[in-house]
Amino acid sequence: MIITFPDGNKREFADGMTGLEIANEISPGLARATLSCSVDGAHSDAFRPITGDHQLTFYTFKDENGRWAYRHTASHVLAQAVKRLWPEARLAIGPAIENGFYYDFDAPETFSPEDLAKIEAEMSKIEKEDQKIERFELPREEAIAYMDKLGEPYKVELIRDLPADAIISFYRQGDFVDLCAGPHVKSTGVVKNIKLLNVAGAYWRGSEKNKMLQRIYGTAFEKKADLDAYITALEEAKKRDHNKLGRELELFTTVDIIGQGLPILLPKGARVIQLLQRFVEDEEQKRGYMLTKTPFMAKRELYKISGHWDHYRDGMFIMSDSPDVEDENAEVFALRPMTCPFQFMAYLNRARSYRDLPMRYNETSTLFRNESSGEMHGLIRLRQFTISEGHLACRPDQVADEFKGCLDLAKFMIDTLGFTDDVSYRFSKWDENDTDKYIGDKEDWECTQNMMRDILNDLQVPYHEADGEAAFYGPKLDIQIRNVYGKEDTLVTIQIDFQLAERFGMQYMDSDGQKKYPVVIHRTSIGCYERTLALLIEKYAGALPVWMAPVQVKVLPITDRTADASVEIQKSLEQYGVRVETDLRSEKIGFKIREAQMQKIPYMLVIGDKEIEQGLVAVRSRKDGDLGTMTLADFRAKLLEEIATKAKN
RNA sequence: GCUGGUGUAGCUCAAUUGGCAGAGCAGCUGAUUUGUAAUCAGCAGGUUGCGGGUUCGAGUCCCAUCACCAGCUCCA
Repeated sequence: MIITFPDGNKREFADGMTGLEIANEISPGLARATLSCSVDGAHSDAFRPITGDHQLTFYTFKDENGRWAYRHTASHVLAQAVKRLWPEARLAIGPAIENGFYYDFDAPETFSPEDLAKIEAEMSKIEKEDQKIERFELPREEAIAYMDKLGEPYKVELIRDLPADAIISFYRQGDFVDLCAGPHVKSTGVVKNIKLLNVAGAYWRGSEKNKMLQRIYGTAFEKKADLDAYITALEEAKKRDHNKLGRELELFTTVDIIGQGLPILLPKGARVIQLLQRFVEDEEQKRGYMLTKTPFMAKRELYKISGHWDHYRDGMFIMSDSPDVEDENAEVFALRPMTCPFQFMAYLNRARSYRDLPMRYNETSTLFRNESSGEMHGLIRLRQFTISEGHLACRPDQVADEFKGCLDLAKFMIDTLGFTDDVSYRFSKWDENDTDKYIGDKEDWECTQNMMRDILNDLQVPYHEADGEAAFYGPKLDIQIRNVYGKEDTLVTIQIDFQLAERFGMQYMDSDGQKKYPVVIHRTSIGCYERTLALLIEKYAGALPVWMAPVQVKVLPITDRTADASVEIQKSLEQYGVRVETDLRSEKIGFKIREAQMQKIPYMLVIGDKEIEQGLVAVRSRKDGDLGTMTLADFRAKLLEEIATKAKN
């Protein structure tokens, strides 16, 4: 057979050789490193024989596919270990994931952290046994009977969902067999450096209607040093966690008596958010937005028009003078979970002409959503939060340009905050198999989604598509951001809506004398301020860029003799809008510096007798340490320049 | 909402099988007047998240509840 390699080289091998045997002929080193391969682009076991002419690519741990096979095998080793220790445990699924793997079990007793150590020990035994991994296939009915005999009801269910003519593949290692599409590495001895990380609940097949299983998460690396580095990185990430650091730096706190998802923004946190809000509102004004201030609550009837009452009622805080919120005669209010219909009312204030469009409304808008108790998290998911909300009414011919403007604004914000390298773009579409979640018909959805895709392609946005992530009224471009643990959340969203204008009777008189409905773009520019603050804390490990640091300069007199002069320096800088504090305590300078450093204050001015004598200030940067002395005017110029340019450091 | 874990002073953590709630840091007072990441001494700080129960006796055991953490489900 003729094998073609990725570099285009062709070479002849004996028919029926495995990928590993071929690799070994090229070099034994390659064979040792090879974990899996692809045959004509299909990811496959390297230990499987190949027949006929094919393209062949080898994967090592450096390749995503290689890591995937390695960790997928680790998950099988995990399952094998669990079955040995708890034979009555039932197997669900166990894939490789980014940075690791997991396996879901239905076991009669709950796994404790101590159990994880026991399982790890058993896994290590299985590794040393170096069991050969084999693949075999069965027709669907035999596969069902086989898994039924092994007492694996979850596997039976998975097979039953496959087509009648499907050939089902299994992988065997010693006494353990698992339903699996593969691929895997050649033997259990290949998979070393495994660490089980935690155990958590997970619903069978991802539905809360199903039984909750126990999911064991783990990771595995080819090299011990890489595993250690990963564990260290996890510990380092914990130190940056906004939920810990944000509290330590006194940016926010929470109290039981106020409730879940309702943080107190302390003076420093409130200051940062104020700075962000002013920045956003000023920028939006420059870009032709009109600021609104609309009520925090409205009557039920408003939400009935928007569709939120039907689609979102459980997510709203409802106040009613009757226990029955559906009582026709009752007066029922709800706190707003979004701003759309309120800004629509601004549009409806008078008749609009095609000449008025596009109209861009923005509002720093506080919203209330009755999230269920397990959903709240730090400043990331809250029951009350404030977003840079905006709605644009435009003519169809303006949609593309306005969408581009929204994206440009969002990118400007993301770039200014320093998040550019941390974001990805998600084109969030509806789920055509679950249409109850959405309003409007299929044709409208297809049309709007195609329009959005065209715009995204035209703007060369590097997006990926996601089904079932749309808003109930339209598709979205979500700008996703990764936090310090690599977990993804939505930072910014831009949505195209062909439906709500009609529901609210928003019209404009077009140039042809016909009344028409505008297209509405819903968008945020910086997203939710609390969430943004959380991500900033993690991004900068609490050391926020100077322009948004709650305290920018700390003046540190060395002795009481220089206290008055230090206060004068503070006042002098404050006249330029700089946020300054002076540490007048009778502590040693080293102590004052230590505290200012721990508070992540960008600049310290050390003021002793020498500085007063020479008319200079001794500048210390939190990042670069002692910068030596300079005149106050020079320091101020440097500082103001850094603030004005919103330098990211 | 679900599964699991955690909850002791402002923070980080102790408290043997159920047997007198303790330390460091922070705070306050005093001394010290200091040169680039922790000066010394003293004082104060608690209904062990909240509420029940078992017990002669509960931080410790049981029940319930609230909050926090991880994950799932939902979502900006």
